Amino acid sequence: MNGNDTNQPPSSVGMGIAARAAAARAPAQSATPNYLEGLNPEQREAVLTTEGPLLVLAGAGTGKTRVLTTRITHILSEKLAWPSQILAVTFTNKAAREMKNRIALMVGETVEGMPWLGTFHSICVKILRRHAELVGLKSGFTILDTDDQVRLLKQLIQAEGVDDKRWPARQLANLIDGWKNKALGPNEIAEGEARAFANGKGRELYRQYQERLKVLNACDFGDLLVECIRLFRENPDVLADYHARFRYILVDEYQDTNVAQYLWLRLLSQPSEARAAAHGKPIGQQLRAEIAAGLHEEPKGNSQSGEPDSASAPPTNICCVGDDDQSIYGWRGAEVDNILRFDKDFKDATVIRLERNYRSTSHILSAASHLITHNEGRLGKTLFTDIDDPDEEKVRVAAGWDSEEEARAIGEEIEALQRKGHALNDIAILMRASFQMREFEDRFVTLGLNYRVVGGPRFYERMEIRDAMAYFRVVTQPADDLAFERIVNTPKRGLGDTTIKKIRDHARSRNIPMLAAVHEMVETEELGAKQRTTLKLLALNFARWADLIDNTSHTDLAEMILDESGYTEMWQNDRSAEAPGRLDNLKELIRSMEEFEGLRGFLEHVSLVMDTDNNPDLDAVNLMTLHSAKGLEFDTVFLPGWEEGLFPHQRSLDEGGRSGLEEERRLAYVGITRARKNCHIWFVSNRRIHGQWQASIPSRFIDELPHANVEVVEATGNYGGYGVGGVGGNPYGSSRFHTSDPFTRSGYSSPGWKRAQANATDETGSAWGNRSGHKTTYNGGPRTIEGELVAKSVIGAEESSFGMGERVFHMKFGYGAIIGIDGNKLTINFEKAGEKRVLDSFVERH
DNA sequence: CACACATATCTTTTT
DNA sequence: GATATGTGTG
Repeated sequence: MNGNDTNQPPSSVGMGIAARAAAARAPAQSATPNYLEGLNPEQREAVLTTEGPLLVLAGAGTGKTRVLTTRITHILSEKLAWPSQILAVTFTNKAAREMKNRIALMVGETVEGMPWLGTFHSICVKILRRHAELVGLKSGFTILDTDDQVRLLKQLIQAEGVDDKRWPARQLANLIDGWKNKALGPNEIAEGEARAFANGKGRELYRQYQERLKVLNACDFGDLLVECIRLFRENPDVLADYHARFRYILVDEYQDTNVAQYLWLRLLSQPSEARAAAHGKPIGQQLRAEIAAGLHEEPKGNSQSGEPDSASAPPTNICCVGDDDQSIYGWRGAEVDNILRFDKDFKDATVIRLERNYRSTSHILSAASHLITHNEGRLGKTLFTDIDDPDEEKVRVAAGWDSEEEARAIGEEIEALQRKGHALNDIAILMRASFQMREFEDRFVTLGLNYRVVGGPRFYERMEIRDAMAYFRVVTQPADDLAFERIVNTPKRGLGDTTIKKIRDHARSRNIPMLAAVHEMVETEELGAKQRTTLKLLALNFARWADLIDNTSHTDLAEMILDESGYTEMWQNDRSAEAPGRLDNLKELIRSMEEFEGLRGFLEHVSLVMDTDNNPDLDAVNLMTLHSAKGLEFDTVFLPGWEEGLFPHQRSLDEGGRSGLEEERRLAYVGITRARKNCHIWFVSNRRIHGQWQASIPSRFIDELPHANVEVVEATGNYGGYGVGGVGGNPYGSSRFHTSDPFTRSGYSSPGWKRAQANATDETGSAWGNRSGHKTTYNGGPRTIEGELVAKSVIGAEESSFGMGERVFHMKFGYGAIIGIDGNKLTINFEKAGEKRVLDSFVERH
């Protein structure tokens, strides 16, 4: 980078901090710029407080993005900085794109796109490309995705003589990912953690992995951050350059940042960090020390007060926007703590709360707010709204028999809405796990209802796309062994394991890429004659394509590669049903390359921007997971699957304990707050998991909703006529929710509801409880996490009227005998389905 | 070396 | 139930 050459902000040349700050305040006093119109006082303050650290706690639907974009607009139009002097980081590409668009709209087309607005990852790549050699890479390095990562690790694990069955590469990849999220190198990971894999080989494998990456001239996702941090720490001059450049830093979704991202931000935002970096402390060590010391001020002993730059250094103009209640990526290394600690990290930080919600009805807000108060350790916000619509609907909770009914009923409701003129685009079904999606897809296909899956399987993860990309990768980066191995024998060239192993060994022993090894080996007698010829041809092809890269249009070249390699032909000859689709995808791939400058630019785009926009023009119901729904909003939201074990997910409980539960609760909060007008929560009594029916009980989160804002409704009615064995009618209707005292009257007081609640307080005992070695300790009392009492809302569980040994019939499981009774929960030995625990209201005497 | 079949494993969330 | 492996045969 060229320092701050042309980057002096127009009006602040020679200005001190105070003068710039004054300039920032000025517009508020004089004529109000039109971009400030319509902002509430808190939003306005968040926009105008440009100097110094600022934390904006923005609850769901409080205009967070608007504040961010207006703030940038303000900085630009007041000429506090050039676009190139603003660093704005987001978590997702979508968020970055949206911000760009909105700024462009506000500022007008005069301002060229902001070069430093992007995701953490893409900005890190941009920085790393410029200084690659300083961290031992070449500028054309490739970015490996999880798939490549796992394949590489598998090789290493096997080479170490470790049983890759017992110690799957996938698991190690997750571990390494976790370490990198914490910015820990192989030498910095805790001894205990290092032992956690393959009897202590974890650390060594991690080390080898990093070495291999360097040889391959590659980075994985975590490396982008970690290497960037290393770059800054080891090269204070480089950091100083960026430091001078970025006058304003903005961070979106701050609650989702992990330790590495946090460190990265601190390096870029705090002048003292630059000096600390000069002392070359290992990355993780310092943080740990700081956490242990409980301080996040300037590192002691490093900053000499006499240094001149402490006076002239730019202020920490960092603005982080986030919502601790929407932190749902803890499992991926996000540290809620980052946001909880902000005012300690950044001295004299201003904290602004945005609590006025512009999105949802008061019922929805109250329901969500009440639910989230069950969490501890919040910064505390209460959403409110001025909107007071007497017609607004309460949050609806509906019960269903099984997941088929759930999908059917929701489908019918959507059709009804559609008939009333409701746009499908404004409807979303948000679920906890993606396997829930299938049932809805099936249903919608038969109904002929348009739907779109948001964030589902990605275009770039399809096999044919990855194959094609592997070809392109080898052409642009001959050292990319992973890509090479992927396609040496695709299409089939008669090169089997033995040949590939020979090549790999040769390459490894000479410490050269495999493609180079091939070049050498075709001149020797090492390989069979047939293999030698094919490889010779292949190597020649790659050399030829590589030669063309600079003077052929990249789309032509890409097509040429796929044709001449025989890859296209392979699918043309394929008679399977998917083949035509795959060929289409390949065409689409080439087509999507057009907007890029060259093959290299395209490859980078693909590795970083893995999301594909499915067309928003089509009116369709949105299906997605709760995670990918964050940041979106819809008029009507369906939240199916609120059952213990699924939501909260058993695994979150097992692995995360109380904090795991709280994260699940935040997910629920995110889900509810996506809704503008209608929010429909569902739970069912039977769900199919792994093709097996499992009994389930309502989620504790349903208990945690405030009665006043919730309406409990029947399923759409037709219980009869379906189910196992085509049982006609509904033998359970009366015992379940058709009680004499329907919930609708007095809240949650019907017998069925009470039973459901009572059940919600112990293990489901079936579906998710007892798999994969973890013990489901049923103790007859409320469900606990690590000995803590979690669910307290047991409301008068009624004793079951069934007796031991009684023969009963269950709609899904058939006939069986009662072998255990616990309140209203029965353990039944079914003749066909085996032992299950079910609610008594679902069985009939026989 | 390729193909077909069998087996095992697994399913939370993803930049 | 589906996919990704591994095994055995041609």
